[in-house]
Amino acid sequence: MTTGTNPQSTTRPSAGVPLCKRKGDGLAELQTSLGSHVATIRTRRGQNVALALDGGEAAFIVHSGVLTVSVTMPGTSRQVVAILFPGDVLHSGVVPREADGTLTPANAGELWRLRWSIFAELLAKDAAIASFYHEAIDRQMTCRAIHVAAIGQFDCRQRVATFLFELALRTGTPSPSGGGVVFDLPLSRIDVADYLGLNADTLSRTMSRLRSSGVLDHSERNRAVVRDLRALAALSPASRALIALHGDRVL
Amino acid sequence: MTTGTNPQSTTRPSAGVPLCKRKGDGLAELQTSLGSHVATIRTRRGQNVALALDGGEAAFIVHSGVLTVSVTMPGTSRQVVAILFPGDVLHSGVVPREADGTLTPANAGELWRLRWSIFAELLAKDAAIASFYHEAIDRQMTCRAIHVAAIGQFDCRQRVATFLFELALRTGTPSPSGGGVVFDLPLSRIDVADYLGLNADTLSRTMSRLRSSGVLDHSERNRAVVRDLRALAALSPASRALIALHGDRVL
DNA sequence: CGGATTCTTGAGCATATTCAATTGTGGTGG
DNA sequence: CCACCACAATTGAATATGCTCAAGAATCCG
Repeated sequence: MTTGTNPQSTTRPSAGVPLCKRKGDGLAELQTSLGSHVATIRTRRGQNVALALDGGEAAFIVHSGVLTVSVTMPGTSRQVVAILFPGDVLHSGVVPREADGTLTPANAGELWRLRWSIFAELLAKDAAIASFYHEAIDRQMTCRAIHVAAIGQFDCRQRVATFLFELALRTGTPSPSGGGVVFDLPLSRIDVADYLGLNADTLSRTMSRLRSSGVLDHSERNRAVVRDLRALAALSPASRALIALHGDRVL
Repeated sequence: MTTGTNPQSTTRPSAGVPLCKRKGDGLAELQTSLGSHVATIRTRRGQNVALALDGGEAAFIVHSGVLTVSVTMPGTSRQVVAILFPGDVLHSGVVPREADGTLTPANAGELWRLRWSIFAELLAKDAAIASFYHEAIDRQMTCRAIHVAAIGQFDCRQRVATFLFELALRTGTPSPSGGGVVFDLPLSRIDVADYLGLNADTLSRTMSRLRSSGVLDHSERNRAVVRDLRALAALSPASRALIALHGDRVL
């Protein structure tokens, strides 16, 4: 049940036609394997998803929509540690409570939750679940390695280009007006800035510069059009790594 | 066999008396479970450990010593993505080849390696191995979350304090001359700088300042003495999170 | 002891941040 | 439908923080 339509950005026609032979199918099968243990959570932007489940740990599986995992160390501003896309998994135990860890939807979407102890048992029993989990974890680990390299070594333009390029790869659709790629910007400027370890002002400036240099076309508020994906890729030192990781889509 | 002495910094007497009821015991049991599938690699500083194993992926388990996982994106300098301590695990598949990923010992030590496909089978069969793996992955994930927050949000002094504090927690021993904590600095300045997303010069300056402000005491080259661990903790916004993660040791 | 490496330190510079003012957008109620 | 408000995003000028480059000191290793 409820495996049906994706409520994410229902007003937008385009994003509904993803050219992905995505995890979608795998997720459907998975849900039947997980059976009655999953609770389905309809997410809404800004809502705070409790990490604990009856005092214990929880497992989350993103079915649709985009979520952020962030921590805030005392005296510093928030850091978005990961962006979760459909098919991604989170064990609440890895989010440091002492650092004010939170799981926050950026989007409307659907999130599956179950008790971690139950999920761990299923992992041991069901090979399909185990392999799904291990693949997801590996992908997210790789993603985080790239992220670390980006915020550790890239200048602001490179970071923004990397972020946009990843979004284009993971959620983009070919532009109707030829050539480019269109995708939603599910995160607010502040969220993106916190993800990239940048100031929101700096981020805004950088995106303005990208726009005026022609690689970006910012028609609507939460939407981006990349005219020349190759030009964008050229700005990101991580483009090759990202293609290797997510390249089973566009381009 | 070869589970014996730890060759790490054999010239140094102190570090050999760790006050950790560490993974050591667990590792010994683990080795028997893994049986004949593991190859033992004696590591030496700077040596490059091949990530691929006969063209396939590999699993690595750190038995002793310290290793770094780093990536280098074209046009930028190296980023150390993770520091691996005894008990840590690495699936070579998560290290992006396209980004020049490497696994490099910082130390003399012992590393176990086996074919990933075999390890994956063992994971499915042996509950002890699975739980060891999952715990290790969770710990390393949490570690990386803290790391991301550090390089994304901390200024240079906070980053250095965080690094030193973590080393003190994980590998420190109480100072013979009362009060403080002593530990090896297994990484070169450049390695540390690349880990923290800092310039080596800036790192050196920062450590000098810590020394002249009295929290640090840098007797030997590769060794640090922290006079007042609380003072150091106060400089790191991540101290609470680190204690929660590694606090089953000193302090 | 000499040579190579690693580390330290200084001066000048570049990049991103801060702070503040302005514009733009979405939602609410008249 | 418009006016209004709250909030998000943009932009500028001044500042600060860490980087670059280069020289010198310390340490390691043969």
